[in-house]
Amino acid sequence: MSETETTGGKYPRHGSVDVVAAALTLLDDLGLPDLTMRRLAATLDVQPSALYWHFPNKQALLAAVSDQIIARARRDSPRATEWMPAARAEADALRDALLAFRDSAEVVSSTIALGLGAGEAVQRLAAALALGDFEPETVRRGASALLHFILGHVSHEQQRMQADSLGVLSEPHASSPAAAATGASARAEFDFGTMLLLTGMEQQLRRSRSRA
Amino acid sequence: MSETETTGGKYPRHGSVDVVAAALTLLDDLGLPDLTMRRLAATLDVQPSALYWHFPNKQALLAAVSDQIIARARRDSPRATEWMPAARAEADALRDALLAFRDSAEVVSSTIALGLGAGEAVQRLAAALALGDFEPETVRRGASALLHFILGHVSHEQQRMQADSLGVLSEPHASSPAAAATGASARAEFDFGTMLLLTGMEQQLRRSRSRA
DNA sequence: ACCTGAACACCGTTCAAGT
DNA sequence: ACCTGAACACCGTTCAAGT
Repeated sequence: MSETETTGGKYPRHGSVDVVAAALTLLDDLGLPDLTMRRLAATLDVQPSALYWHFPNKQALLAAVSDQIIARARRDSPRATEWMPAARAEADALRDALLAFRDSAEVVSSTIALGLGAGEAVQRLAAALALGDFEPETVRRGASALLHFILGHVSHEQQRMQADSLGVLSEPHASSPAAAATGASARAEFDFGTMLLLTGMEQQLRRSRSRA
Repeated sequence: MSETETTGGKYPRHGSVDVVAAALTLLDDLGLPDLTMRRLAATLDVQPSALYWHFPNKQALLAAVSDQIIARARRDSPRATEWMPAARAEADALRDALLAFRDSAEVVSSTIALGLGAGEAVQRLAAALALGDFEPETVRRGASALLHFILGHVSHEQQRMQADSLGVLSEPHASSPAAAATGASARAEFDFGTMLLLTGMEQQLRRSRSRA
C-alpha cells in the first residue's frame, strides 16, 4: 500500500503524496482554521520544517489539496452527449466532491482565485458546455459563472453546517427536523441556481441562432 | 469632524466607528493578510487589547467592515421600476462598491458565509427582483445566486489584480495593454454572468405564466 | 532524497488593573 | 467608557546541519 513499506530505511519516510493525503484528512477532521503546518507535521511524526522540503509554502500545499478534491469529481460524473445534462452532471459532481470534505469550498475557492490550481474544475464545466453550439468565449464565461456560483453556494452551505454543529443559531431557524430541511433546501437552491445559469445559456443559443 | 474634538479628555480616544474606519483604510492600503489586530491597534496608537473593548473578536470587526463596504453600494445605485434593469443596477453597484476596496470581496464573502453581516447585499438584490412577478422563494434563491456569482467574480478579479501588481504572471498572458484589457474583459465577463442569471429568471417567469 | 534543531518574526485573545 | 501591561498559546517560514 505504501511506497516505503519494503525499504527498512529510516529517514525518507514520506513523499508529497502522503503529505497531501494527511492534509486532506486533517482538513476533514478539524476544519481549515485548524489545518496548520505544525499540526500537519505532528500527525506525520515530523518536524514542521520538514514540510518545506515537499512544498515551498502553505498555499502550494493547499493547491495540491484542492487538486485532490477536484479530482474526486471526475470519478463520479456520468457523461452525457447533450450540453445541458452534461453541464448539470458536472455541476452536481463538483458539488458532491466539495461536500465530501469539510471547508473544501473555501480551500478550492482561494486556490482558484490565486491561480494556483484546481483548473480542472473550470475545464470540466467548459468541456460540458462546449458540447453545445457556443462560441469559445461564451463557453469560457459560462463555465466561469457556473464555477463562481458553485463555489459560493457550497462555501456558504459548509460554513452553515459547521455553524449549526457549533450551536451558533443566530436566528430562530427551526428545531429538530431543521437539519434535514436545511440540507434539502440547500440542494434545491443549488439546483435552482445552476438551472438559472443553464437556461440563460440556452437563451443565448437561441439569440445567436436568430441572428444567423 | 471627530467626536472627541472638544473634550480635552485623555483616555476615551476612539469609538467603534473610528476603529472600523481605520480598519477599512488599512485593508485598502495593505490588503487582508496584513490587516492584523496588532497593526490596526498601532495605527490607532493603542494597545492591541484595547480593540477587544470595541469588538469581541476579529471576525466581528470584519463583519462591521463588510457592512461599511456594502453600505457604499447604496449611495450610487439608481433605482429603476422594472425588475431586470433594477437588478442589473444593484449588481453593478455592488461590484463597484467591492472594487473600491482591496480584498473586499473576500472579506464580505466570509462574513456572509458565517452569517455575521452584510445581509443588506442580498436584501437589495432581492428587493430588485421582487419588482417582478416572482414567488418569494424564487426571489430569495435568485438573489442568493446573484450574490454568489458577484462575490466569486469580484474576489477572483481582485486576487488577479494583486497577483498582477506583484508581477506573478503565471501564464504568458500579454504585455503592455494587458492591464487595460484585463479590466475590460473582467467587466464583460461580469456583465455576461449577471445577464445569464437574469435571463434565466426571465425564463422562469415565462414558464410560470404558461402554467397559469 | 528527506529530515532535525533551533531560531526569527510574528499572530489573536484574555484579564487584572488603571483613568 | 475606554485603555494599559503583561502574559498565554500559538502561527508560517528559514536555514545550517544531519543521515
